[in-house]
This record gives sequence, structure tokens and C-alpha cells, in this order.
Amino acid sequence: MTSQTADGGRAPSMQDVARLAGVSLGTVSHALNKPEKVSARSLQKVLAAVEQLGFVPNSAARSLAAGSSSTVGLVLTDIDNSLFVDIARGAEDEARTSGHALLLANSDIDFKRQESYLDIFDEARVAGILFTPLNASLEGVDRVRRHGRRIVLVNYAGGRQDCCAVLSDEEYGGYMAARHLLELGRRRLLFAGGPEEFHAIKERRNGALRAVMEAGNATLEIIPSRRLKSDEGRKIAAEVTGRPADRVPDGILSPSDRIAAGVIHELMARGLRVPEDVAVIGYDNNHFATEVAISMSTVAQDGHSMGAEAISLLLDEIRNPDHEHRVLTLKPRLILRESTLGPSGRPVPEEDGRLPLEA
Amino acid sequence: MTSQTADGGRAPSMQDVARLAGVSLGTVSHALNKPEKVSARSLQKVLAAVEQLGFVPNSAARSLAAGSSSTVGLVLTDIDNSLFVDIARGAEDEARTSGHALLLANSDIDFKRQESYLDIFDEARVAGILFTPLNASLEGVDRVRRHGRRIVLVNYAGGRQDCCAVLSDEEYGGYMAARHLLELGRRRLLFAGGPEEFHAIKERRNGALRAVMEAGNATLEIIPSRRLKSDEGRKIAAEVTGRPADRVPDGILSPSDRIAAGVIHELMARGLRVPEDVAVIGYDNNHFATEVAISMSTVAQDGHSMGAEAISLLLDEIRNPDHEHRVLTLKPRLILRESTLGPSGRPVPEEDGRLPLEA
DNA sequence: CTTGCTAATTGAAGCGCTTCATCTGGATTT
DNA sequence: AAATCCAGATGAAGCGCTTCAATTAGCAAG
Repeated sequence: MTSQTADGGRAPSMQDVARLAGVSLGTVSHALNKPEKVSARSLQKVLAAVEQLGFVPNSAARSLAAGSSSTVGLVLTDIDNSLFVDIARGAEDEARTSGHALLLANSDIDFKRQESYLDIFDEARVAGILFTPLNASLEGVDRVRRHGRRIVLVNYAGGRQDCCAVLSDEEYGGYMAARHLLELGRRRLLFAGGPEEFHAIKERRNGALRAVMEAGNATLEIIPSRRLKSDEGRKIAAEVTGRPADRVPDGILSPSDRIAAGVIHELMARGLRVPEDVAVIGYDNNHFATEVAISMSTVAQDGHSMGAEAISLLLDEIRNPDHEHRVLTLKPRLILRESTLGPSGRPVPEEDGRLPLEA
Repeated sequence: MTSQTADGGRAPSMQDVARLAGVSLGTVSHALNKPEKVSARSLQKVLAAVEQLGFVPNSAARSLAAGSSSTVGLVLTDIDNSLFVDIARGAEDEARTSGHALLLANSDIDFKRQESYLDIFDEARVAGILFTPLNASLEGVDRVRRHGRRIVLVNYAGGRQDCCAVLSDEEYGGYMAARHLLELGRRRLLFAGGPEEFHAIKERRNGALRAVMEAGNATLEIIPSRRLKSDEGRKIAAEVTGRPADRVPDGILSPSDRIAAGVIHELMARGLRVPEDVAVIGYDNNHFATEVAISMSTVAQDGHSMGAEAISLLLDEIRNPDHEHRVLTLKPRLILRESTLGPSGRPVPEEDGRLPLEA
């Protein structure tokens, strides 16, 4: 026989605790939830009984009676992208300080899963939901809000203004990246890779374009790709290095670190020096960005802050009766490493991997 | 009329559905849970009412009444290690086929968080828990099981036989890795990095040792490190390349892909050829293993299968009255890429990133 | 020794669902 | 035509908790 439930059969309830402690049900509830409302004597008796019985509150009953639970749900797009890992961590840290637990669900870039997890959190009557939506799919948001569920969008909002959101200024990120290359003296820039239908990527490209326009005497070539993986970067690098010397770009920016990694490795494999011949900068500051042959410059979106801020907005929406929806747009931040600065350039310090928020 | 936040204010309940459909509460419940027990007429009326009201079942009430919920919790050690991402995906896929939702919690290698999430799932009376425990901390398992909660250990079990577990044969993994290097003709092997107090790492080292002993005419040097990051790999590579030529290892195996990446990049930076001069193999088949300067050979633990098998064991424990606890030990599998085979060697196909289970 | 308060405690009324013992009515059997 | 049966439908009894109105205890003030 397995070491199943205690002697009685079912788990001890508050009623059992009350009986053992010699107080009423209500007193046990108070003792557990607002100890200051209960005499020291009662409190102690209750705690002793809880201990003795190994009582664990039933959160289903609690949620039912109280009308809502205290956990917060986070529906993630892609647990495999470390930006989302950072978001989850930021949210978790912030939620924890206010006594909320954070449960994660990974949609794995799958629309149906995303919707289904939204519903699960909805059915669980969670205190609120953080949601990093896929590109163009916000109908779940409406459905869930119609049930009174509070929801904060993270990383993408499809232009909505009618709920809280925490975004990153993608255009500015692209601008900074290009600007950096231009300031290094690079003039033949290449925007390497990325499916153009993604909003974020289009923005980044626009930003890069703006920087190049401002500079005047530079060009920006654009080579899209279907996916964001490193072999796309390798392909693009292979293509451009085959050209006559004066048409090889001297600065490459990529909308993902993965692609940038492919670019860097392929360039090196073909005998080009990074950054002397070609400077390369990625995007996202993925956790592997320092584990490339040459540590990679990149544009960091501060996922940790995004998660934390999103929780703050959510809590305000929960607690503050005259809450107003706000859209927070965080500025991304340049992280300069060897792939643009060379071995001399010391990487910007990273403070334990958590990037400070700019502005 | 839109099905806005119901007229009353609160979300519509089954009672509301029953009223609108003109049937009883019980019938609604049946219609929703076991449609075959209900006449087609009633079923249709109920579904229509559900639709019209925008009814969403309250899972707290359901869990309370039914005695347990249908979601499964997974407490992860480190969401940043792609092995755990694979485990989560495997678990999610398997859970989904049997109608269970999977909720994740990330302990971030923090003992207290781990325990707290275990409690949260416990309090939620989840159908069961999958748990990838930190090295030496299994007390939470006892606590939770004492409450009747079912739990399956994944990736580490601390030698327990009294509950289900899915493990990976670490010793064999180390053995295979070393064996592979030996078969390539390498004789001066180095086991690079890793804190020796981790069970898994000790095992991998033992396996490597066994392979070297068997070979007879080879040596295995061991250089531990405090962490598993890539800069440790760089340090170790820097050290060994400074030696007289006949004391530089010609084969390096590392207990983590991160360290191996550092080793590879530092070797290359110092002018050594990989794999011609030094063959390098990592461990875990992390998702970035192909995004290194030279794609990396590694030992793959099949995280996807581990997660899926763990769910199977859990479901058996839930459904099968005379369930017996089992410990499943999966064999890891060699993935050979350029860092040991050179450019000629074609990487083993990876089937969309999900590795087939061996034996 | 009342009176008047506040602080603690109590008990009951749900929260929204599942389930089970009952009940109903039409089809099948004899 | 009476007896039997059974798929369907019903309604009430909880599940374990929170909360609130009502009650009691405790104690300073009159």
C-alpha cells in the first residue's frame, strides 16, 4: 500500500482544526488570514492544531468562498527565448513581494495553446493574467476581460489602448543599433534576416532606416529571412561575402541574436575579421550572447523590468478602484561587446544579468 | 445584446445557465461533463444557454466539489537550461492528450521557491506534481505526499525508490562521451569543469573514467570548476593550451554545453583547430549547441521523453488503483557534430529538435 | 454595581459546482 | 391492459472555505 492520506482518509479541514483547537471555524479562518484580529491565546491554539494535523488550506475552497484567488497567471509565447525567461523572472520577483504566486503556461508559439491557457487561467479565476500575445491574436483578451478578468499585455499590444501593457520601443532599438554602427564609421549597413510580417521586426528595421537616413552618407541593405534561427544568419553571411569587396557590408545588424550568431560564425569561417572587417550587432541580449565565438553586441530589452512593471500595473488594476489603463514603453539599451568593439572594448557590466532600466 | 459582464455584475453560474435553458442544475452539469448521459434536446438547450451567457465554469468550485482538479503542476529547477524546457514540452504534450493542463513553476535553483511552489500546487489540490528537485532536497516530497498528493520525480531522485521517477543514465552518458573520443583515437582526455558535488556530474565523470580504464592506453585528467558557465571553459582551455605540446589534451569532454562552448571558442582563439587538434564534446544538447562557432557534439538527455514518461507514470498512479512505483532510467544519446567529427561529419538528424528515445 | 464600549468569538449563510438517491414517463414485455 | 424497465431529469446535500451579522467577554468609566 502506498503511503496515502493520513489516518482519517481525507485531508484535515479547517473544521478539524477548529475542533482540535477548541475554537470555532470562523476563528480559525481569522487566525490564519488576519492574525491581528484574534487573541494571542486563540492564535496559538490554532497554530498548534494546524501543526499537529498537518493542515493545508484548500485553495479551491478559498477561491470559491473569497471569489477570487491570489495567484497570477503568465501566458508565455516562447519559453525557449530567454527574453521571456527574463520576463517570467521579473514578474515572479515582483509578484512574490506582494504575496502573489506566479504560475506559467507556455504556448510555444501556438495560437490554440495560447487561447486554451488563457481559458484555464480564466476558469481558475486568477487574480490577473500577464499575457505575451502572438502577433495578431488578441481575441482571447476580449473574451477573458468580458468575464471580468484583469489582463496586462507584455511585449506586444497590437495597438490597443484599452488595457495595460508593457512594451519595448522596438523602433528605437533598431535606431540605436544602426546608430552605433554608424558611429563606428561603418557605412554599408545590412539588416540581416527576420520575417517582415512581425511587427517588432518591422519596427526595428524602420529604426535602423531612420538612423541611416539621418547619417546621410550611408546605405542600408535589407535581406529578410523566413525564420529567426542561426542558419539563416549563416546563409546571409555566406551570400554577402561572395560579393566583390566594395559591396560587402561593413556593419550588420540583425533582429535576433540567433541570426547574429550565425552571421558572426560564418563570417569568421570565411576568413573575415569581426569586428575589424565587419561589425555585427544582434537583438534581445539572449543568454547565450556571451557564449559565441566573439561575445556579441546587442540591443537589450529589459525583460526583467518588463515583467516586474507588468505585475505592478496588474496589482494597481486589482487594488485601485479608479485605476486607469496605461501603456508603458520601455527603452531598450545597447550592450556593447566584442562583435562591434573588438577585444579592447570592455563589455558593459551586466549586474548579474539583470539590466538596469534606461530613462 | 452582447454577453457583457452579466447584468447582475458577477459572472454567470451554472444556475443561470439552468434557468435560461429551462432545465435543472444537475442537467447542466451532466451536459457539460458527460454529454452522452443527456438527451440531445437538453444538450442543445444547455449549449445554447452557455453560449448566450458566455458562461465559463468556475474551476475552483469544480475542484472543490469534485475533490481534486485536473491540472498537473510542474516545478522546474531552471527554466534557463533548455533541458528543462524540453521536459516541460514533453510533459505538456503528453498531458494535453489526456485532457490535463500543465502549469509551470520555476524555482530558479532556489530551495525556498521550490518548496513554496510545491505547497502552492499542494494547496491547489492538483491532480499531481512533476518535480525536478534540486540536488539534495527531498523533504518537500514527503510533506506533499503525506497530504495524499501524487508526485513524480524527474531528472534526479536522490536514490528514492518509494515514488515514481524518470531519470537519465548519467554514468552511461559520460561513458559514451569518453568512449567516442577514444574511438576517434584521442588518448589524452580532459574532463573539463563542473562542481563535483553535483550528483549528475560525479556520475558523468565516473562514466568517463570507466571508458578510459577500459581503453587502457589513455589518460583522463580532471579539472573541476565552481560553476557551469562558459567562462569557466575559457579559463580551462587557456590553462591547458599554455602547456608543452605533449601535455595538451587531444580530447575534451565537459559536463555542460556551456562550458564546452567556452572551451571551443578559447581553443580557436588561441589558434588550435577543433577537432583536428582537440576534439570537444559537451553535455545536454542545449538549444544553442548548434549556434556555436563549430557545431558541438554532445550527449543528449531526451528531455521531451522524460517529461512525457513522467506524465504517463503520474497518470497511471492517478488512474490505476494497484499502481506500483517505478523508476525509469532513460539512456542518453550521442549527438555527433563538427566539434568532434569535423566539417565532414554530418550531424545526426534531429527531427525537429525532439530526440528519439534510444532503447 | 451599572452602563457603555470595544475587542473577540461565534454560527450560519453562501460561493458554484458534482453527485447521488429519487422520481418521471414512455417504451417493452407478458 | 397491467407490470416492468430504463434512459433522463431532478433537487438536495455537501465540498472547505470566507464573511458578516449577531453575540459575548472584557474592562474602563460613571
